[in-house]
Amino acid sequence: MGATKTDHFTEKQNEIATFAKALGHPARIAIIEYLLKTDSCICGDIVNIIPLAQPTVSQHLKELKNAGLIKGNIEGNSICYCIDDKTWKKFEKTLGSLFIKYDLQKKCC
Amino acid sequence: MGATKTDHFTEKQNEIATFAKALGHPARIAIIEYLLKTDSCICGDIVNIIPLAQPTVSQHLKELKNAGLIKGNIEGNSICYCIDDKTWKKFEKTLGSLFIKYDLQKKCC
DNA sequence: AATCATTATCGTAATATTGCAATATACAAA
DNA sequence: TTTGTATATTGCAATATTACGATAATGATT
Repeated sequence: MGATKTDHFTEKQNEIATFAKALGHPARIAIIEYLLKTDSCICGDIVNIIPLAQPTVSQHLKELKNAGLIKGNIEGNSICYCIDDKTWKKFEKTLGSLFIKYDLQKKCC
Repeated sequence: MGATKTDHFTEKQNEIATFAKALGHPARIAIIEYLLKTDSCICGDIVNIIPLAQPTVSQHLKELKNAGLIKGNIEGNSICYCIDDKTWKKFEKTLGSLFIKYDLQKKCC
């Protein structure tokens, strides 16, 4: 097949998977890291930082945006991409709960 | 094309992306959640929990194992899969640093 | 209006992922 | 040794991802 059977899993499981999948490429990690460490968020700057062609970077930005991890605001002639506060914190919280569960568990192997 | 250009990114970026990618499927999230919430870790139990065919589950287990997130120990006739303590904590730490950076940043949009 | 700069989309090729039936392997028990 | 049980691998089809050149679309500037 090749299509994920999302129907068989909970909404939360699909949600975490969507976020994780969005971060599942080094270029997208690099974009997120850039947005975290700089005040600039102009698309053109991101394209210059990422060692891939402009259409490819645009595509990665789109995926991050679709996952809700970033949002784009028109800034004069260009576009300013930023971490989406709400989704990012939601992701942090959901993932955090996984790690907390681990700390509490007794390991069996 | 179709092949990620890992050479162009840092080792750390590739590492985070690998972990995130491994979690980028609801079935694999379900497997991790199961391992977190139960003492059992027998492969057969996992196969019964996940609503996919046994070979498919086996493949997902393999991917989690390749990413280093889980490990398998032979337990008599079957195999016990567990969270890999070392990698899991490494992942928690690396991801955590991303979220910490966010809390400190000034948002520009 | 014409031009330039910025970003998105299209089209396409290469590769990867998802899923399962069929089969193989490995080990325990009878 | 044969049979059963548990897990992995193979092979294949459908779909998704990655990447980029070419091109379109948008908005600013002249």
